[in-house]
Amino acid sequence: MEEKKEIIRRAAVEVIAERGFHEATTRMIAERAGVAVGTLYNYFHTKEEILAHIVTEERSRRLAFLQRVRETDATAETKLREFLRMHFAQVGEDPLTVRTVLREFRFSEREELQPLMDYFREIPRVIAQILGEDIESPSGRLRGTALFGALQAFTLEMTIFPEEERPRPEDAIECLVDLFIHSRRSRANSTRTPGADPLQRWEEMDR
Amino acid sequence: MEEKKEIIRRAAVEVIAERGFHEATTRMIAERAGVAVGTLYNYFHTKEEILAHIVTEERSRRLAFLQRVRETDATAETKLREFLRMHFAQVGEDPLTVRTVLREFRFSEREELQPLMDYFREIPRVIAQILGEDIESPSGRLRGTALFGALQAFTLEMTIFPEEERPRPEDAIECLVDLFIHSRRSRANSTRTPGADPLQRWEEMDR
Amino acid sequence: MEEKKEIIRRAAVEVIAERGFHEATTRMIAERAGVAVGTLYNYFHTKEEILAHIVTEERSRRLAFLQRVRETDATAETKLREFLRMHFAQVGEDPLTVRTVLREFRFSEREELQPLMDYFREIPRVIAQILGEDIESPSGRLRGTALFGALQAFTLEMTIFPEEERPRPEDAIECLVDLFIHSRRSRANSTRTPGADPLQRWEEMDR
Amino acid sequence: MEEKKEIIRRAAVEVIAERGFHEATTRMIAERAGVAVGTLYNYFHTKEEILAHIVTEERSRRLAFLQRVRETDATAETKLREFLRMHFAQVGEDPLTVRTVLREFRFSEREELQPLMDYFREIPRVIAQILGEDIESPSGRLRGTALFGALQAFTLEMTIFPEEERPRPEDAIECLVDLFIHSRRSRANSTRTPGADPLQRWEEMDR
DNA sequence: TATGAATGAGTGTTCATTCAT
DNA sequence: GATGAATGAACACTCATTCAT
Repeated sequence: MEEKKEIIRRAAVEVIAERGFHEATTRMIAERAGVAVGTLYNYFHTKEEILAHIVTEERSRRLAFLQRVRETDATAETKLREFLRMHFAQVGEDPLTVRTVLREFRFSEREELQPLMDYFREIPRVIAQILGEDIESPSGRLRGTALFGALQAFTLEMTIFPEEERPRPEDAIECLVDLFIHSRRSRANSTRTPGADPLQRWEEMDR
Repeated sequence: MEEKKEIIRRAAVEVIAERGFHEATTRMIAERAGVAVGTLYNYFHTKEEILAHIVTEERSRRLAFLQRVRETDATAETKLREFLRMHFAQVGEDPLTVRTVLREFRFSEREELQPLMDYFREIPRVIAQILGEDIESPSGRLRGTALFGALQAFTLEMTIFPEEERPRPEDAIECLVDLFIHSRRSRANSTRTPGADPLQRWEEMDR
Repeated sequence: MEEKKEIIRRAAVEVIAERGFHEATTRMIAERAGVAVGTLYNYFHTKEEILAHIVTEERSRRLAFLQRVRETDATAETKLREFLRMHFAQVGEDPLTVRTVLREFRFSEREELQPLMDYFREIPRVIAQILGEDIESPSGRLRGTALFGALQAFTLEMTIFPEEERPRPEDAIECLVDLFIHSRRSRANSTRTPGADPLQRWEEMDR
Repeated sequence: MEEKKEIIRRAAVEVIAERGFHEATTRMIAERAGVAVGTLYNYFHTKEEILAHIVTEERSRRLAFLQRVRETDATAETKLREFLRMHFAQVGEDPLTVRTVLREFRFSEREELQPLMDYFREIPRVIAQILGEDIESPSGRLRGTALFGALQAFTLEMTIFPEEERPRPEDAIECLVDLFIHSRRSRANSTRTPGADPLQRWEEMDR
């Protein structure tokens, strides 16, 4: 019964999104999942592994977005819009998972989570590529970082604000396009040097 | 000897920056500070209060930045540059405190930290004001949020990346000015409606 | 395995009887019970709850004595003898529990023990009834209190004195009957006014 | 300044009467006394010693009662009345001290308090003497114990009951005289055998 | 003497993890 | 697989006691 693992993941996402990883006990997760505590350990070795699983799954999903967007042969603006659209759709569908990742992940020092940390560190570069920036130039990387940061800020607000205060995805998309695409028009074109492809590495990580 | 409180604060910042609040034990903090565990409790009522103290101090500093910048009668660009300059200077001087705040604060559900939570929620609005945006319009608020997010992303990188990968403050400033000021040139001028002043409230919080 | 709760109760009784509640650590109790500290908390929420459980159980037992005695339609002397006989039998069977209750209970300010406190405050009245005293008259209540006090003094001696110094139950009974029944002969008969029945309340407390 | 020791004793009595010995911290006692914590240790070696001092003082006072009563050449009834009168007067004057002794003392296992424990163990015998009982006979000792117990029960009620429920000393005296003197009328006179004088020992204890 | 900051052993309690059923 | 009672290391926090001032 492999769906039980999913039930547990879901329960963990809920409890961790509500209370944070450290405040979320295995007992709570088990109760929410409707199983005994011991059962958790049939599917995960440790509590940390549950968190790692949540983040890994989420990573795969995001990876798919990025992958699909890069395959398209379109303008930077189109690509960006498409990526943002998919991202916000995912936030809307499963805000708790997104919140959990945002909340617990960025700073973990756990050995086994380092590969995932590196993944997050890489995202700005991939985003820069989508923007059509030169990821080897400081400016290109900075813009990637800036977009990633702004995106996180929007995501966060969508995830923790009360319904009526949350930014609407369409507005967020327009805002980001405005900032990151239109602001560029006035600047000199940067030549795109491909360099090592950061996304590649992460596709391979999925077994 | 009131400097002992500062010694403890410093030790706590270090340990929490390294390991996170929950992984940081009172014993570790005491050891790092070179005092006995009990001594912590002569200066703080609980472990949480130590964190609250760290964040409050940091909040005061940031408040001072914002205050000073708003007092100036200058263009949005000048104000923004000045604010960013001060912010990054502070990051450079005390990266651990900044990291601690960034790391531990955004999601805390602790009752006593709620006022501070609200403060962080308010920052995007204040930033929007500095940008000269209309903080009552969705667009204005979104741009405030976006800048706050981008700023955090840079700050984070300056704080956890190895020396050579860290963005340079000057570059970060140029990037943000470019994004948030220049991109605006092409858009219609928005009228600035003052509205309730969010900063006001926080100044009063400092007694 | 519900007998484990009884094992823990027993261990707690022993340790608390020896050292007093405050000097009895959870570790000691666990050790005596032959379980891990954590196990205590599978059966009781707090250390205080263990004490409360001990006292409550004991209360039920005493309640049963009083109940049985009151049901009989007999002279005051017979009732008193019967009650004392049962009481001292219980003391002989489980002196440690009796000692624990005597030792720890009378002054506790703990919120959750207040109902039990009230119970102890009520006992003198019930005893007065058994004596056939008018519990509404000062004299009646005083005699109830006096008997309760004398009984406790005997109980205490039976419980902490070395074997050979302990009063013998038969002697104690004779002494008390002598004091509280025979001394009455010479006095004017007091009419017994029933009033609110204090025992009633406590029977209901047992669900 | 030897009166400071008395100030501390008084403060300790108050705090311990309110909260119990274990819940009374040295800080509380010091605060109540209006001195620094360290000052306590200029007058007492340990917290326990403060308690011991309280009890010892109280013991001396009671000893004086008993002493004075025994010196009189009067009937058992007169002696008893006099002793009770003095005892209840003292309860009225300083109920907190009485409460403290009643509350904390009877069970202490502390090495250094054993002599005092023995003293309390002896009291019933002295009381039996006042009653004119043969303290070598079981019956005599039992009656001493019974009176001591009844006396404690009254004292307790005077000490912890709300004003209006407290027994009045006159009533208590009548009740006890009634029980312990009048009940005796019907019984055979017991010859008084002096035996070792228990009081003697305690007079010597006072240096 | 008086102070009160510093101490650190010791407390009750939690909770991730195990394992016999 | 599923269970949940048992475990015990680890935690935040307390407080009697000390001692430099």
